Amino acid sequence: MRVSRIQAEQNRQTVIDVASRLFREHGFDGIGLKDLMKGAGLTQGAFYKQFASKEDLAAQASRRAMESAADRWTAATAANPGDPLGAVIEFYLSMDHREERMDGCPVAALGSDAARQGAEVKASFEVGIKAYLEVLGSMIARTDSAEINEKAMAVLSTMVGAVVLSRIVNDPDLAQAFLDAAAEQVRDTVTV
Amino acid sequence: MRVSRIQAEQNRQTVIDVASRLFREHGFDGIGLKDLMKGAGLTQGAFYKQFASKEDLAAQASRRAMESAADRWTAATAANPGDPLGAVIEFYLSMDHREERMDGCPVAALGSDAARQGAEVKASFEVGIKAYLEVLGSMIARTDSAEINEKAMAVLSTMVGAVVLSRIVNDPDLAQAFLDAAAEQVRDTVTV
DNA sequence: TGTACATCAGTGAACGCGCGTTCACTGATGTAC
DNA sequence: TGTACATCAGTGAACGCGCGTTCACTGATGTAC
Repeated sequence: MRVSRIQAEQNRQTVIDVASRLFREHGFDGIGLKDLMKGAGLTQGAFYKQFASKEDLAAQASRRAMESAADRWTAATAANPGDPLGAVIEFYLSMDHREERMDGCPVAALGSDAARQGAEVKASFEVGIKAYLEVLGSMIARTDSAEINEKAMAVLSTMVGAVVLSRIVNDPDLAQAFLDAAAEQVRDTVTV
Repeated sequence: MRVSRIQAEQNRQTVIDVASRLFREHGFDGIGLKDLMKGAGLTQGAFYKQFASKEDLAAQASRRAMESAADRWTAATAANPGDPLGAVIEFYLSMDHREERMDGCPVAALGSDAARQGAEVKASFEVGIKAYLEVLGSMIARTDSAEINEKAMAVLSTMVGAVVLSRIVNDPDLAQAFLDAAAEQVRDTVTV
């Protein structure tokens, strides 16, 4: 049956939100449209009234996921102006983050998958990555802006890589060690 | 028809080799048994004479991929004893590596996917990661061994993250910048 | 060494299943008068 | 404001397809004598 335009738009947003979480949990190929729609309280038939294809949803869900992840960084730094980097490290390089793919960083959760997707999905990630870099850049001790950008990129690489590595290994001590080593390195890079 | 034991074992090895490349290219979910077997010159029916399941092959192919990747590190450092780190950086943090998923580092190519796999696949990665860390540890300026381990983990995190990030973004300049920033950071960490 | 037979790697078809996508239909919403 | 009708978001079944896995069969290999 038909539904109000407002309700339809709400449903669309819910699908994107659900997909942004379930893609992170299961990968783009690991979850089907039926389950994505069920997660939004709809049936799969409605999908193509709102999205052109699964890849279209993947691009929009990736954008949404990166937005909420970048917002989390901004919120953490705003709530902790004395030590913004410490606030980011505390949640990003934590075992909690390692174990919560669904609500964590999309780059860590879907990085290898995203590299195999089309240009639109990659563009969604690219926007979010630039947002990350801006937050990081604002924390880095003042030098010339080229060096700030370079340091921000190195720091982001270290953080992403550490979470990916910590999630791959079975040994929880090794997983923790990757996060700790990255935190140490990131602090050095930003403060020096 | 039956085939000699030697031939059968060769075929098994070929399947593992092919899978180690095709999984890196397409992801564990992105390639089917039919195509994997075809790549080894066999039909899919033969698969279950050699492997218990697709996940069993995934674990063995991951081990093989990590072995050949770690061998590449060892070979590069052996061939360049004056600057072993430079040799590793030269191929790992290069645009060539960014563009060659199939023969490149399995952690960068499959990291996010591996985090969703079972303990056996993760164990395969874990062995290879420890091999990476040993190569890196041997390059790091002498301090106490705890610090060497920590630095090796930070360096590996930075290198993996940089390749993942450089593969996600569409902008080739940004991709190159991630690799360059990581190379700079890695050199600083190892030499200081 | 030669012969008879058991073994089993590989073939190719089939299994049930879930995938992404399409479609006829429903009925409340939105619009025109 | 009330009525008649067009619109279209959502339903649920169907489409063709490829997936991982199973299986009866083949025929060269390996083994026993």
